[in-house]
Amino acid sequence: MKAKAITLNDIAAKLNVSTVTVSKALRNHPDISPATTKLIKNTAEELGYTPNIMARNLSARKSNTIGLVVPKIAHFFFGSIIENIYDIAFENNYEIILTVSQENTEREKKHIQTLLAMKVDGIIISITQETRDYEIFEIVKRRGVPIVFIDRIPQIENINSVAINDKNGAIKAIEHAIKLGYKKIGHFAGYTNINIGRERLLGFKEAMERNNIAINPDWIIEGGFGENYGYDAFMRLYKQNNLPDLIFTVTYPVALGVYMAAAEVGLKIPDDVDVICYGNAKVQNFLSPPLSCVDQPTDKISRNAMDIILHNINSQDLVEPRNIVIETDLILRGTCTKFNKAT
Amino acid sequence: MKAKAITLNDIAAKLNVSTVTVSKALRNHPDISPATTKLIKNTAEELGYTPNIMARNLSARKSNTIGLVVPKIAHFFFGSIIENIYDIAFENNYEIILTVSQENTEREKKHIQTLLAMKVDGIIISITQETRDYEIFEIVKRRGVPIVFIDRIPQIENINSVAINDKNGAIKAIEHAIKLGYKKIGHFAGYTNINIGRERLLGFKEAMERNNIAINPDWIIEGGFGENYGYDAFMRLYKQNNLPDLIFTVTYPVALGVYMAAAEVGLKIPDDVDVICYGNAKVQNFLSPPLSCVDQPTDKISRNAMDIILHNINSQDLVEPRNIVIETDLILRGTCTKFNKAT
DNA sequence: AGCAATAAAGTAAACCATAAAGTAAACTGA
DNA sequence: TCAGTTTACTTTATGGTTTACTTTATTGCT
Repeated sequence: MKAKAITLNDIAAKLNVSTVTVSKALRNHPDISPATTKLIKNTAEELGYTPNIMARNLSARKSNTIGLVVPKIAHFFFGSIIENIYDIAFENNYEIILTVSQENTEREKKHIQTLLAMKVDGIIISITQETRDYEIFEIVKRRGVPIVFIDRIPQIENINSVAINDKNGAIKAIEHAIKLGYKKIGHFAGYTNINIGRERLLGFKEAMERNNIAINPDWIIEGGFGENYGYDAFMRLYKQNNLPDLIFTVTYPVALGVYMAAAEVGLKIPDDVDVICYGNAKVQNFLSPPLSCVDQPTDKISRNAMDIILHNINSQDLVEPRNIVIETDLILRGTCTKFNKAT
Repeated sequence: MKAKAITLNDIAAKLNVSTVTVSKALRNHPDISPATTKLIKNTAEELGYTPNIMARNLSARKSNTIGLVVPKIAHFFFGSIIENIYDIAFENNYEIILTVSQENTEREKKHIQTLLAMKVDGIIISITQETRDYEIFEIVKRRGVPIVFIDRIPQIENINSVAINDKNGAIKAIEHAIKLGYKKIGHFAGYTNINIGRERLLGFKEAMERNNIAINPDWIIEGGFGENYGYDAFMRLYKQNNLPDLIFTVTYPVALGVYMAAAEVGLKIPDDVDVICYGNAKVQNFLSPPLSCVDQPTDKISRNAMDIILHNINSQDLVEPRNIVIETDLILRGTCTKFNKAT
């Protein structure tokens, strides 16, 4: 039932030439005459030959494949990055092996091992929220497989990274708010052991201090990156009757949680509480009110990460690690556009 | 610089045993004594051995890999399906090779060839909007590689498919609306040359006719699946002063366009115009008002597709093609929940 | 004509792991 | 004790391709 695949050997046998001749002909090797090459190609086509990539890679010691590890797919930020990376890979004749850690460190580790076992030529990774053990990255390094960290960067020496200038993005947002007149500003900070959480918090603090605005520690709440956390954090402050005038959230889902909680308790955004978030998504335009944010240009992340990986793969010598930092844009929509003195 | 990878041979040489002994030990083959097995495993660990999957697959004539071809990633529907499929594959110790056609038929064809060349054990595919040439699928079939079509199904005999009952989903939504008392119902229908557009329009018409409600052709507008189209269509009717009481949109982005247009001209949803859409996304909960929809259970699509593929892979004999049709659920949130007599 | 250079092939080995078959020593039991 | 079985390995073959090297025939030049 299962028709076995045609191999170089089958073509060679049919034409009474050697396997190597066929292999060379199909790769346009100058060793083979144009006439023979043409004959072989026609026969290959006719027999429906498809190369066995396993065998090819094994022999060539190169897979033309880049491994990609992300924590999530159904997520605007990662979805965009993945799509961009696939496009660039396609242009460059590379295959992508995408794996999804689902924010699970064990899974992440296993995926990296699989990618190594698959002999990928390089790895692009955005680590999970919980990744603390960096040993696996040392292993990758020792294997000589180029690796680029994107967006979420572990604290290791001498690594390639493409990061967003998270701190500066936060500063932009907060300084804008301060200029509008806001003083009571809170920050739902997510997990601050990860760079994105840490840097955004740092930016928040720096902007406040730089402008001599008192930071109220009750208004800085840590805990997560999802809707639930935004909802819970808001509700906590609301029940304490201790809401700030503006909440700066670490991600856009957290802001969504705030929207939901505010609606539930009958508070109007932006009049009763105002919100601005880190991270852009098309739907923010369609919220009521449209949600302002700090935009992270995903295309620049993908482009830079692929550049670094391809450069590392194609150069024989040791390449100096590169650390790219991408600046953000402040996108103002229906929130955080004027000061609403609350309470 | 590039440390060459440790192979079975390296371990064997170090321990003065044969390669095969090492191979067997690492796979817990009963041939090898517990003591030797342990020794070998320790040494493997110590040297940092990772198996070469290329070589393994080549030797085993099986890749434990399933190819996945989708038109888009950064899209809620496909994003969810992909994520589900990855999860199920992980549970079953399969790898997924994901490729993205970007709605481009040439790219799609090339990807399928690559997957064949990679010797995937099976293929799950959602074809592009433009795919008309089905020859490549015949090739896949002839190779004996199981293939399952999801959501977008070509018209070929004897194929596995998992589809949504789009027509019935539309009927559910419209009949619900009619029961509430709606009579002036419009439909922003997208492209009706694609099955999803066609079926949803068909369902709309059937529900209307079945309930003896007059269909106003002015209220059926074709044109696209994105926000712009929803915005434009709404504005067109608004300017003609000819808005229906309820708009049923072919996708959720189209509904978003409607939200935006309505807000712009100062009409309140659901009181002035009501909306319901096809397709679910988490953010619909956070719109104001939360948007009701016809939900396509993506988890069921993934689950069924993987079931079929795994069953086909694991059974020696020819398996009868299966055609699964999945029913939708009506999810009612803040729109289309009561009749608002407008105008 | 003689000889080197080149064109167009071929041969052997390698890539790494697995499966199948073979072997020597130890063990079993009547 | 000795034939048969087990245990614990080893040897050989296989998968499909590429790379490095070799061979043979042809061409070009003096």
